[in-house]
Amino acid sequence: MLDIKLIRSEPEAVNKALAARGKGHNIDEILALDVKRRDLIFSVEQKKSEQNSKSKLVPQWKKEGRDTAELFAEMKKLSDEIKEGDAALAEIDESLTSMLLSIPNTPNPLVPIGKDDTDNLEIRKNGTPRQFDFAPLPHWEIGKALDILDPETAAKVTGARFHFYKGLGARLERAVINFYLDFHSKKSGYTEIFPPFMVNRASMTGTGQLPKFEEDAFKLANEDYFLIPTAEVPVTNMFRDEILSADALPIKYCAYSACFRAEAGSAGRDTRGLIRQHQFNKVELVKFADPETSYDELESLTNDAAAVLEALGLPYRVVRLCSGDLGFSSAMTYDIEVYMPSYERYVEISSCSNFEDFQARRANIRFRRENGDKPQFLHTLNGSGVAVGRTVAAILENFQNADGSVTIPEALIPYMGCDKIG
RNA sequence: GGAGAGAUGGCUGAGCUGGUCUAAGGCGCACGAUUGGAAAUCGUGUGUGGGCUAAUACCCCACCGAGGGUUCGAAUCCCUCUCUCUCCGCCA
Repeated sequence: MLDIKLIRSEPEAVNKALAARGKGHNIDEILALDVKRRDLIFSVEQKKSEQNSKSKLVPQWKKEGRDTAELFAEMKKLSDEIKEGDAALAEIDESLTSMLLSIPNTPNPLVPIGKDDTDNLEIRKNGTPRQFDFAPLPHWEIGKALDILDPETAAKVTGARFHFYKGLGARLERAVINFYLDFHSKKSGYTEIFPPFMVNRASMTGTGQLPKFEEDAFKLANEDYFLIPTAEVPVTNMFRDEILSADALPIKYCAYSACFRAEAGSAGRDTRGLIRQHQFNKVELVKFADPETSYDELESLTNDAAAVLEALGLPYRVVRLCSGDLGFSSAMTYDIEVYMPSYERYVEISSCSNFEDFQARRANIRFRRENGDKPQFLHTLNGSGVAVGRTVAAILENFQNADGSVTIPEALIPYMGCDKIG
């Protein structure tokens, strides 16, 4: 959510920043409603003030034995007017809030202006895509041949876009999860969190999934709970409506969770393999930072996420998303893309974002710099550290051998108890 | 799921027979006095959001778990919901 005071004081700048996203967002309606709101507040509060002062007269007059009938009549009239004003105000507040919640974050000036992912800016590359001396198979064929991935049975048991992992495939998924959690918590200093996989509506609103993107989420039928699309939601909302002290920052959390996405609008895309599932595993990195250092924290967060790919020996590149490709809540995002031989290109495996105070304002997460200072909104950041299913896909494809077996990266051998599959 | 008890400021804790609540008292915290310095003591201050504003100054409005209602007036009465605790049931 953008700051209404910023919208009020610099409307042109805000509109210009939003225009970079290219989706026709603007704040003109909000400005008009804001004026109406403040006019109404002024008149209603004046009446309330009068009501309060008259109310104080009641016990006084009664003590003096004066007749209060006329006073009560005046107060009744005031009361009716106040009720009317409050109702009108509540209506304005509601539409103003819903408008504000539907406006995306303003991009950081460093974000390149662009239309879609073809305009993203490559920042750096690590490793070289392997030259195969045989025809490499896509991971879904490797998975089938080794009998470690089974989407057909999952389609029967549940539906499309689900997988059973079997045998060493299941163990590989679990090995990657454990490796990532150990890496981030032991080497990079993130405190490990195991969050709930369902959250309430307030949490989904706090991080920006609601109200605009309800169709992307799985919602329980018998509760107002949602299956989390990422651990970012429960972990960021741990501090909803809290005021932290400055010396607690930055707070660094890593969390494994299963992630659930309806993938509305993705019909026909990535229909085979592990790339786009309704349920997938991910280890997420979340930071709560001082606004002054949040962009340094974004750099280190991105490096921390990329470090696990380096440790596995997977080739990747880092791109800065352009304005048109930027997520709703983000001010700046680095995507980390792993090289996927079956796609013959780099495929997103992590998305690291600085939300600045956009989520913090929605979720009301604040900090106090000094004892006695006014609380201010902190900055929230998160990034995948990294997607587990896509990692398994990348391992199967990048480390496949001519005989159909797959070599296990050295870092995972202690977790697997073997050095190859097949 | 059933029965009961509860939710008040950073914490603790009164108020809960509606109007002197502008929410007592204590603890903590901040500043000051005292002191060679400290403790103890004494004094002063101590929330959040909104409106107005150059102002983080004054003034005004709102906030006693959340949302509704009754009333001229609600921390206080009524309803719904959420959470916590105790017991029972069920369950991993």
